[in-house]
Amino acid sequence: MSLAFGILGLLNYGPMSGYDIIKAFESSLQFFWHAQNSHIYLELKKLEKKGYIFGETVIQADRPNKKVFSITETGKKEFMNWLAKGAGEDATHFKSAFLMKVFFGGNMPPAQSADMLRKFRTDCETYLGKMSVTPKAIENYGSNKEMYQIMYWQFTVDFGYGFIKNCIEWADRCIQKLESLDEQNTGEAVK
Amino acid sequence: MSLAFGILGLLNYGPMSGYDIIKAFESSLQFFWHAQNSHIYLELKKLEKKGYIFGETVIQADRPNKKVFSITETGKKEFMNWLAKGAGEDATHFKSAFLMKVFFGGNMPPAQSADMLRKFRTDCETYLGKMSVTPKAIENYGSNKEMYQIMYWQFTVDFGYGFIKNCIEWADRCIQKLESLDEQNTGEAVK
DNA sequence: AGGCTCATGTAACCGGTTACATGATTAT
DNA sequence: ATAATCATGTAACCGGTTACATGAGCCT
Repeated sequence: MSLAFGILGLLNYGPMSGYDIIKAFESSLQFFWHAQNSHIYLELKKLEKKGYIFGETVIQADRPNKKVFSITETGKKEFMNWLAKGAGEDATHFKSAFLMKVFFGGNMPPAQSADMLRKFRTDCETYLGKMSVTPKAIENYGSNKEMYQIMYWQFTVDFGYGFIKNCIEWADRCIQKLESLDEQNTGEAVK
Repeated sequence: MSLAFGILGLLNYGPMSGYDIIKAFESSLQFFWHAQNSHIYLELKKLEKKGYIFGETVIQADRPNKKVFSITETGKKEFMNWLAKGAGEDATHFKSAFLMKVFFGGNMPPAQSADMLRKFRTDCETYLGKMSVTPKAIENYGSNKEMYQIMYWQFTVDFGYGFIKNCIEWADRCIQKLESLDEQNTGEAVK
C-alpha cells in the first residue's frame, strides 16, 4: 500500500518518469522502503488507472523515449489524506527474520551465533558507509526545492543512523556475552 | 516465509497446539514478527502437508478439544538449515510507512508533523510499557528449559528496548527542531 | 444472561517478490 | 565489441492481511 503513496509523494514534487522514480527511491526512500523496479512500473499503471496520476510519452532523440507521469488533483487529495492520517500504531512494529534467528540462537553452538552476529555487524558497517553519501544526494536533489523539505529528509536519515548505530552497539554487547561464555567453557576445560 | 520457521522453532522446544503457538507468539516473537492467528493455523496445515510437523487430536473434558503438533526429523533438519544460513543482508533493512510519512512531512504544516511525531512518541512509550512485562514472561516460559536459551530471548528483548529508546530520543530531537522552527515564525510574526 | 478464555478454521484479496524479457543509446 | 546507463515492462507466485464464521466450557 505504501509504495503507491511513495510514488504519489515523489510526483507531488514534480513530474517524473518511472525510471526517475526508481532512482529517487534508490537514493532516498530505499532506507525504509525498498522497491523493485518491476513493482514501481506496475504501481504506476495502477495509479494511472485510478486517475491519481497521468502519463505522457516524451520522445527523446539522444535516449530511449520515456513516459513522464504527473499527479492529478485527485491523486494529491489522496496523498494528503494519507499523510494527514498520521502515525499508525504499526509504526512501532518491526519485522525481522534476523531477530527471529537470534531468538532461536540457543539451537546453535554459541560460536555459530556469534558468527551470525558478527556478520550482521559487518553488514551494519557497510550500510553505514553507504548511508554516509546520502546527505549529499539529498542536497543535490533538493537544491532548487524549498530547503524546508530537506529537514524532513534529514530526519529520516538521522533515524537510519541512530538505528544502525544502535544495531552495532547491541551486536557488540551480544557478541561479548557469547565470547565470555566461550572463555568460561575453555577455562574450565583447561583445568 | 519466516512464520513457518517461527512455528518450527517453537515446536522444536516441544509439542504445542495452534492456540499455544498463538500465545507464544504474543508473548515473545511478536516484537519482531507479528502473526495473525488465522495465518498460524494456515501455516500449520501447510507444514503438516510438507511433513515438517504432525498433529494429534487431544480430547479434553474440561475444555474444547485441541490438536497438538510435533516437529518431525525432516522439520528439524529444515529448521536447523534455516538457522545455519545466518544473517542475510536484509537484516539491516527496515520497512516503515511511518518514516515515509516523515519523509513527506514537508507537505504538511510543521505543527501537524510535530503532532504525528508526538503520537509516535506516545506509541513508543506505550510499547515500552508493554515490553517491560516480557522478561517475566520469558522467565516463566523458560523455567524448566535450559537457562542457556533464555540468554538469546533476552538478546531480542534488549534489541527491542534499544530500538524503542532510540525512537523516542529521535522523535524528541525532531519535535524540538519543529518547535524551534515554529517559535521563529511566531517571533517574526510578532515583530 | 453475558463476557472471557480456549480452540480452530475458511475465503477473498492484495501487496510485494522473483524471474523473465526487451531494446535503445552512450562511453570505453 | 562490450559494458553501462537509460528505459519499460509481463507472468507466475506467494506470504500475509482482512473479514468472516463457529463453538465449547468457565466464571460472575
